[in-house]
Amino acid sequence: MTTRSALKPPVESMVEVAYQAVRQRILDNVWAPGYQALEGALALELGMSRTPVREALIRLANEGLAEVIPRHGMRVLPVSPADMREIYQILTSLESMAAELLARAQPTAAQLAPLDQASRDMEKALKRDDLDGWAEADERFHRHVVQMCGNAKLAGIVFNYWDRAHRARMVTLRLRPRPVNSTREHRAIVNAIRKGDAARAGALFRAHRERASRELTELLQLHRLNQI
Amino acid sequence: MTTRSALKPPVESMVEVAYQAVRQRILDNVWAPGYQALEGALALELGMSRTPVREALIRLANEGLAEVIPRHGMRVLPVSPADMREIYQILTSLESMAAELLARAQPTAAQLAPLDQASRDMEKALKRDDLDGWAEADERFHRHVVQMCGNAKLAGIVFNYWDRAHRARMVTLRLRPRPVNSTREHRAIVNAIRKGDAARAGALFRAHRERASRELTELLQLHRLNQI
DNA sequence: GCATCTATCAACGTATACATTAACGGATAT
DNA sequence: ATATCCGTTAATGTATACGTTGATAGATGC
Repeated sequence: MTTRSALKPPVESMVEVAYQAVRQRILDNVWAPGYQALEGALALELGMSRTPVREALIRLANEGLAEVIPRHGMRVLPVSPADMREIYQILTSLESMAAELLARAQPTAAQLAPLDQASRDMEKALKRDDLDGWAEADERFHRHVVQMCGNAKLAGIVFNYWDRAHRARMVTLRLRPRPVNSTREHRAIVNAIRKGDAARAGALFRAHRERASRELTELLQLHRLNQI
Repeated sequence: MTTRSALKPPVESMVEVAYQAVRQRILDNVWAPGYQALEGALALELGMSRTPVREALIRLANEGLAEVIPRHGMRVLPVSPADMREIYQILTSLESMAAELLARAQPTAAQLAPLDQASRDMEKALKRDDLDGWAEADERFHRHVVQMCGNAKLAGIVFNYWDRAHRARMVTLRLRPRPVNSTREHRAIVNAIRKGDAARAGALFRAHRERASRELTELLQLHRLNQI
């Protein structure tokens, strides 16, 4: 036994470093939508050659977070209200499917505990007016549902589209009224899953996401946020 | 006006050539699932250097058609019955959403004509025992629905997962009984869309895909096709 | 002053170079 | 015979080189 904790990938590849670095800057809004950077400049900034940077950018482009414009380098893709509508339609469809699958799988109480915990954490955070804590617990709830639904590919798609919508969620988090409905809806969803009522779990999740989508797009329009 | 037909991309990049070449070989089953090829060998075969080949392989890996194993080059990803189950759950969810969206959009008769045509072509092909023609018309029907639903991102996901399941569909096409139910179900779906009955269109499409999924996975198990 | 042309430049796409290191086989010890 | 060690090989990951070509500024013509 060595002192090294990670045995297999002791050093992560430069492609991975570049990918994570650029992705994080995009998600954290350090590079605003529309921001452009040349391959050479990125390589210089990251202390590597253009080769791994290019390969990382290909991944980011495939994932819809950036685009590569031949003579203008990478560009952080803005998300329009129309994009948000499309994204939330996809999430509504897939997450409600995940809830159905989870309900059908008849999970044990132990498996459902994280969902109860997340619901409690949301309530507690809301009482403290801790919006960041609320958002974290809300995301945890949704993440558990799609991770436990038994369909890893579906989960992968959902995570990708969460990333695309991440900035918009963060922006609107403090523009909207306190999310008082969400916790109640989450509890109803857990109950339906617990009872194994797949149809109800799916329908509730769908209504939950459709409401969130409606509120979000209305907020974006209200605040004239045409590019996030 | 020049004699050149395509004005913008007169020459496609070598990355694109490599991507299309490898993708086509995978979809056409020229390279069977599990087939491996080294970057250098691919580059030699395609008459280019390793650089564009690598970039094409990154795309193919992101799209789930192949994987890159560090010292063993590219490997064509097999699709297991479990994979097929996951893929069809995703398609069921997204395509039924597409049908709902299309129904809500109240398309004109002209916009729905291709769906009627595809249904007719399926019937005609079936009468001729032309399975390839039937499969083409069936795919055309499904493609029209997702293309016209107004959600390009959703359509992109669906097309990608069709690709992943393509080989299995081709294999099972001739192993299964004649697909006599599909045309009737397609007609019912078109009628629901025409009436603007989104809930019914979605439910019918969902049942349609769930039946197809069930039949496909049963066929795979029956014929012990654990890797396609 | 404004549009068009042209020359320069630099960013990219691709090829090539190179150091690293996993994989394989043979030799050795038990 | 089997397991371990070790040297060789080759495939990769990254860096670098280079030709091509879009973009820009300055010059030219009206």
